[in-house]
Parts: sequence; structure tokens; C-alpha cells
Amino acid sequence: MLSIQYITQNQAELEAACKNKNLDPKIVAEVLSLDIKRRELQGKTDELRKQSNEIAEAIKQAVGAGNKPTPEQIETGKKIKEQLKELEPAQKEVETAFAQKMYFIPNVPAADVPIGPDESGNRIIKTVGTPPQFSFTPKHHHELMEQADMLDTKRAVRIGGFRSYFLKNDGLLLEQALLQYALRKLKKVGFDLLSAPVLVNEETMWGTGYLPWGQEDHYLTQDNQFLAGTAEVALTAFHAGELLREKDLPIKMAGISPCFRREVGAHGKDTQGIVRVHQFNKVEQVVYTTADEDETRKWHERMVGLSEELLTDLGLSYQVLLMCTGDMGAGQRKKYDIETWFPAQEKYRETHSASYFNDFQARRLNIKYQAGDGSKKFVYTLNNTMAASPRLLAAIVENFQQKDGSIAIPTVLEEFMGKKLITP
RNA sequence: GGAGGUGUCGCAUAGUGGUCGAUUGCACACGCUUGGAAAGCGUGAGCCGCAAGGCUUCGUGGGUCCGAAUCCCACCACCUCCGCCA
Repeated sequence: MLSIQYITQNQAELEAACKNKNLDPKIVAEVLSLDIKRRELQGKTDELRKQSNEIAEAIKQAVGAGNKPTPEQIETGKKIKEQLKELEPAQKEVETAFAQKMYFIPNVPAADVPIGPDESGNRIIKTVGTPPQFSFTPKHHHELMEQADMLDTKRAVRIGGFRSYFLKNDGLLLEQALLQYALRKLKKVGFDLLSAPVLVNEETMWGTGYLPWGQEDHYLTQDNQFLAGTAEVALTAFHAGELLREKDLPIKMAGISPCFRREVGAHGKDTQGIVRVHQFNKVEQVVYTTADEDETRKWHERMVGLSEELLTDLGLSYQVLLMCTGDMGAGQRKKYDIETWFPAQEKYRETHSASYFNDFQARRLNIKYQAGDGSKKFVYTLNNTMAASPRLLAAIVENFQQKDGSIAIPTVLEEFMGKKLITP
């Protein structure tokens, strides 16, 4: 959410932002016209309430002096009340419509974000590491994992449907090792560790900006709770409605949780393997900074850096992409994706995503802090993937496969596995 | 699931229909004071407005009333006890 003042003063910029994010710019004019109506009606009801308050005040004085209210006063008060009753429903309606539409206004992309229609407009910022060379044709991760008794999808699909999977034995242990390593790494640099609730209410989904835009990407329970697609939702909302202290910032949270995604728009994509599934486990970074874009951008780089470090620790090759306007979320100011090398597919695939929002989420969630000058400001929020389980696990398996189908364990994970090699 | 209780402007508290639309303490910020501090004093909820000023705000939403933090109804959250499950 943006402030109405900002929207009023930057209509053209916002309409351009809508177009560039492939959203309908009409919403901006709708909000502005509702705002005008809202002020007009509020002026009228304010005036009536003023009169009503004056009468009540006069009666209060009379009662205080030991007198009684006159019948005229009571009568006038009643009349004002009737007028208010006529006016209030319309005012409330406009107010509600306005408040609702405000949630549909996207954020403006940062100045250095390239304008583009879709993923074709994304820019590769850098490529790190060298993809491994094989003297044989590398196999797909699912084939390797099934051979090594690390994965069972056939039975899983019978039980849970398309895109279900069991991780087995070393598959499960390697996943846990990866997640554990990711958590430890974040703990070392001062993040608080949290296991995050996955069932979240509708308010929280609006608050983080997954509603209205991501409605159909999520599962909804019969109790109107959503299954969150990421721990970002619960972590970002952690301090919703609170007033924090500037000295508490930045707040750094690392959350682990199962993640649920309907993948409705991905029919026919990635039908093999476990790079695209409905349920997975992820370690996520969420940071609140002061209301300063330079500060938040520093953290953005730092958070991506942590994920890069993790990939380097693991010995994986990756590239960092600066996402264009058409391929970023409505609430985001700027987004990087990291893509990790998958040898069998012979390409880099998305494994991480890092975004910053300024106060877009904090306004929706009402997270403020008392700044040094005594004023109250909204915090700026950011989030980034640290390690998302089956996808990154698949990358590890593919990159470290040997000719005989065995899989070398990345050095940093050896201590968790108690061995160096997984053999079929 | 049953019974009872609680929900006040960062924290803690006062306030049961009008004589302050919100008390007091603490914390924090800014200003005054000071050689510099401390102490002391003052200021600090949101919205509209250039301003004067106005409106709103006591978990949320309705209602009663000329007037509600205060009464009524519904909902939400938390606490205690009982039951149930682990």
C-alpha cells in the first residue's frame, strides 16, 4: 500500500508502473476519484457531527450547572442524528470501497529496474562458478535419486496426486542437512531463528501483498485460512500492528516452514522430477530496516550475498538476475532471482528470489517504529530465499553425480551426513 | 466442547453514561535550562485543512441515547477451571 498523498501527487508515475507490471492502470484513477468522494462525504458528516457535539456539549454544561436539557435541544439533537443516519451509509460505502481499492495499487519499481514485458526482459547481472564438466551424459536428479533410493514419486502420486513425492533415506537426510546448514549460517550472522506457521488468515495475506494478486496460487482451507507459499508471510507479519524502537532495527528473521503452491499457471511445465512441487520446505530470510531506501538496498544486496555464499559453499554454479518490471510482484520495488545450474537440463533454474518493498507491506500490516526525531515511521521490509528444499536438493544431486550413479556430498554437508558419498 | 474472567493512546495502570473525548507512573524522542550533564520544566495518537479549526480514536463490528471507554448484541484474542485429545 502507498499513501494517498503519494498517489495523488504521482498519478502518471503510478499508471506507468501499472502498465510496466502488466496491471490495469485504471485502478489509479478509481482510487483518486473515490478519494475525492470520500473527502466530500467526510466533510459533510464531520459538519453534522460537529453540530451534534455542540448540542451534547451544551447539554453537558447545563447538566453540570444543575439544569436539565431543554426539549428543543433534545429535538435538534434527534434531527441531526436522523440526518447523519441518512448520510452515513453512503459515506461508509465510499470509505470501504476506497480502503479496498487502495490494496490494489501496486508499488512503483525502483529506478534501476529494467522495463520489460516478462522474463525476456530480465538481465543477467553476473554468473558465478563454472558448471561441472562430465565425461558422460549427466542424468536427471529424479533418475539418480530413485536409483539411490532417495526418492519415490510413483507411490507418492498415487497417494497425493500429481507433483507429490517422498524423500527417502539419504534423500531426506541430505535435505535436512541442507536446511540445517542454511539455518546455522543465518544464525551466525545474527538472524533470529523461527519455525513459521503455515496456516495464515486472510488479513495476513492482504498485509503481505499476496492478496489480491496471488489469490489462485494458494490453497484455502474450509476455515478461511490460507496455506502460505512461504515463511515470508508469517515472518513479515510477525510485528504487525506494533510500534517498534529504532534501536531494535534492523530486525533479522530466518524462518523455516513447509510451503504450499498450487502451481495453477504451470500446467505441463516441469512434469518430471521434483523441481516444481505443491509442497516443499524452505529457509527464508526476512529483514525490517529503517525507512531509508539506501539502507534497505544495502540489506537487499547483503541478503542476496548470503544466498550466494551458501551456493558457493555448496560448490554450485549460479547466475544472478535483475528482474524486469513485467516479471516482478505488484508490491516489490526491486527483485533479484538466483538461478542455479542444472546439468541434465543444461540450464540455470530459479532457486532463490530476493525482493525489497520499502513500506508497501509495512503500511498494510501497520508496522511502525519510533524514529530518532520522535516521529513514527513505517519500517521497510525485505525477504529472500536462503534454501528451498527439493529444488536445491535436486541441483546438488545433479551437479555432484558420478559416472556410476553415486552422488558426492558437498564438503560443507559432510558433517551432517557422516559420509562423503551416496551410492546407489 | 462447557463455565467464568479479561481486552484503555510503547509498557503498566485510573476511569461504570455528561462536570478532561481519556488519569497516573515508567520508557523513548525533541525543545528549554546548563560550560557540559543530571535534575527540573514543556511538547509528542490518526485524518482533513495554508491556517483558524474540525472530525475520529479506549480489541473489532453493530445497537440504545441529545450524549458511550462506560449500557446492550455479535465476533475476535488472551487467561483460569472442567471435559476431550496428544
